[in-house]
Amino acid sequence: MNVELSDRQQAILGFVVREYIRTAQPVGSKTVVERANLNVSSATIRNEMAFLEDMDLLTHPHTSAGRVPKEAGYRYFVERLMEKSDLPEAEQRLIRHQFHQARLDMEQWMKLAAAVLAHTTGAASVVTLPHTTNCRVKHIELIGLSEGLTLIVLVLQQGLVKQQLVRTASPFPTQEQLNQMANKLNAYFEGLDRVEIINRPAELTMWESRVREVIVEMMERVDGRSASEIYRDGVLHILRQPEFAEAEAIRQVIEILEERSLLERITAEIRTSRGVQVIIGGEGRWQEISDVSLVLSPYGVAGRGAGVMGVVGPMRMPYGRAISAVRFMAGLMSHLLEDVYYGSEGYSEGHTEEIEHEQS
Amino acid sequence: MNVELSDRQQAILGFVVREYIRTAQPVGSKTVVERANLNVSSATIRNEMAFLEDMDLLTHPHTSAGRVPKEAGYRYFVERLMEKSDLPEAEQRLIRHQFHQARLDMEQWMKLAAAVLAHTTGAASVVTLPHTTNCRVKHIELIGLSEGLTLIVLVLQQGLVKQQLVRTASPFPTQEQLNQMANKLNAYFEGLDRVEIINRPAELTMWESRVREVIVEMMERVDGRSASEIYRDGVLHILRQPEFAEAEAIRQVIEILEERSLLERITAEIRTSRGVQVIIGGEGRWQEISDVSLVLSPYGVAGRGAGVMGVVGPMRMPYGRAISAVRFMAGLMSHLLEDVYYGSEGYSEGHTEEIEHEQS
DNA sequence: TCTAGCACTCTTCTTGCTAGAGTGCCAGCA
DNA sequence: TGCTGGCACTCTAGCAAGAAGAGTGCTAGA
Repeated sequence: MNVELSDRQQAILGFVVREYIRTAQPVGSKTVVERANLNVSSATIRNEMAFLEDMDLLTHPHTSAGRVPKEAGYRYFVERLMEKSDLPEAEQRLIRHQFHQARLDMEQWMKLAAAVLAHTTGAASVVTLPHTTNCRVKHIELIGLSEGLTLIVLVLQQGLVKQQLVRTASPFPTQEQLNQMANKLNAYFEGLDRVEIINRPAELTMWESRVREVIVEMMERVDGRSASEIYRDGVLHILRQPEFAEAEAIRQVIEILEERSLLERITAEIRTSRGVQVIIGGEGRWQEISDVSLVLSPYGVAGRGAGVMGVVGPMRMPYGRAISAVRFMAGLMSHLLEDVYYGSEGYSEGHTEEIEHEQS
Repeated sequence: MNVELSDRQQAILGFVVREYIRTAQPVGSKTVVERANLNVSSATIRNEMAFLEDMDLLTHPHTSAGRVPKEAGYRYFVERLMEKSDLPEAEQRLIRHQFHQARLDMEQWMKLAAAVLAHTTGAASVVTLPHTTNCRVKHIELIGLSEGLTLIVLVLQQGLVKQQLVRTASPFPTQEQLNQMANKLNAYFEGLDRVEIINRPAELTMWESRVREVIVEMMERVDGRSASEIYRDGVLHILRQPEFAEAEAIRQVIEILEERSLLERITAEIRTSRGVQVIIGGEGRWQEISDVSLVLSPYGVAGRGAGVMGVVGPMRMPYGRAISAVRFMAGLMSHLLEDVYYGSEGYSEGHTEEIEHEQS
């Protein structure tokens, strides 16, 4: 990437990438002469192209085919040649409007975000639930469903609600007794995180400490989950692309979208980064996805809860549009979360700086 | 299906279907003579096959190819020729064990059910959440998250928990006040269903009736949702089948699995039926899925909450195994739900007969 | 440094051919 | 009447060869 290209070489590379993204056909020197206004002959173009090929930016599928960008070519394009625009104002307004129409509901937002990304980029999208690292108890409720079966409802700060059924031992408690237990547990544990609950000395009956145990397990699941829920959309879009005429290529994409482990390894890395990240054809690090590109961004509130969202498509992807869409959506989502879930709560310790969404 | 076939014709049809399911290759008369022990010549087989073709049970892709079953052929096979066995005892034990190891948690069970179905049949699986038609309030909780933002936690009978954030108007209520409101609402509405809540006369402040409104909306969503959550698994299995070498064929399957509307139309029909249903190549009713088969079954407790589960695969599907797996899983799941979610609660009205899982 | 032009390479499409698989049908036999 | 052996026929798959077209690389010359 430290190569210096002449202006003309950059123009040619840019043209080839754009044209190939548009048509999915290898681009020949003749096309370049005709459609890029460079006022040189095709022979010159050919020389330049040969040079770009030496630089590993382009390649050609066979001797008499036009040029096709390689990974490094896409990368050069994305980093140096592409115009970095924002999503058009009109589209931004439309999307904001959709979110304001929606309920105040995380799940709803996730689905909407996935749908919007898929729709505006024409590719498949993934959105992971924000990941909180250190959840705290807000409220505990015990509800007897039937003899022998009790429902624990655990409300966490940030409004996350978790539930868990447990069996009750033989002298079945009445709802009255359950309420008293809940009060006791709330008095002990409200505002504490998982470790603090474990260490907090408390006089508990056997059954109460069993409930405490379950609550700690529930909190462990919340804290530890890498990306418990993954929202997807637009898988069908991607299958319409010509590069996915082969079953094998489709398998790769479906694998990314379905295999949690792969997606988790990737998002784990993205979550801690800042700004929109573009992964082109695996970039050597992820061999499983050699033919697809990802445009991903963390979102959420730093130190409080961060998720990842982005789009998955062929290497031949409209990067400009994808990047601006992902950047905008991640920013919007961060704002919404800041306002609704993390906003103005009495956390005075800890900064609540939003995750950054500017391109560096 | 009212055609009468001779024993020999049945034997040939059965052999062709089984062989084609096994190998994915058209079956020629020679193969039949060699491998089915019928003691007749290939010419006889050919005559019989020509007859079966007239009956629309078989076809051949081109003049000099072997025979391949048609939809009606598969159907005849499934209904009259296939041995109807149960899942082997050992496998049943293993699966039961997995469920007993799991948490008492609907979501967990759904995922497990999808995984088990996908694994035992080698095809893709779908499981929809049980659908309750007439949910009733068990408990209402109001939790202030911050000034201006309140979380409504609604526990329904059967232990379903729903949450919804609402904005609070300017004189912000304290948690104390919220608790009082919740008590009041519980006193009014506990045990009532949606319609009863609307009709119940109650003296409410403006804000309280706003909460009532939201609760009714939440209950509407629970009641009205056709199949809010759909759990899937094993999509990658299905892509390994030779019939899905073509992108177009893959699109069909992905479409079934991703397009809610199609799946909902199908499950709506299945939910009200009884026993395992086999849909072969769309059966004329669902043209979108002309090349795939579904083996589906309702599960749950009749009149209380019913869902649909099953597998999706190519027409060339191991029906015997799929049917027994789906039947077993639906039965198991119904039992679990009966025990845990609907069991021994004080419903004395209304029968709680389990949905039937025997093949008729 | 650029360009014109030519030889060369490789794909794609078409055609023709052959081997192989499997059918349909008919005449003859039990 | 039902079964069988045999033969002609049809269609596919695979290979080879040839023609057209696209695009390249290279070199000589401006």
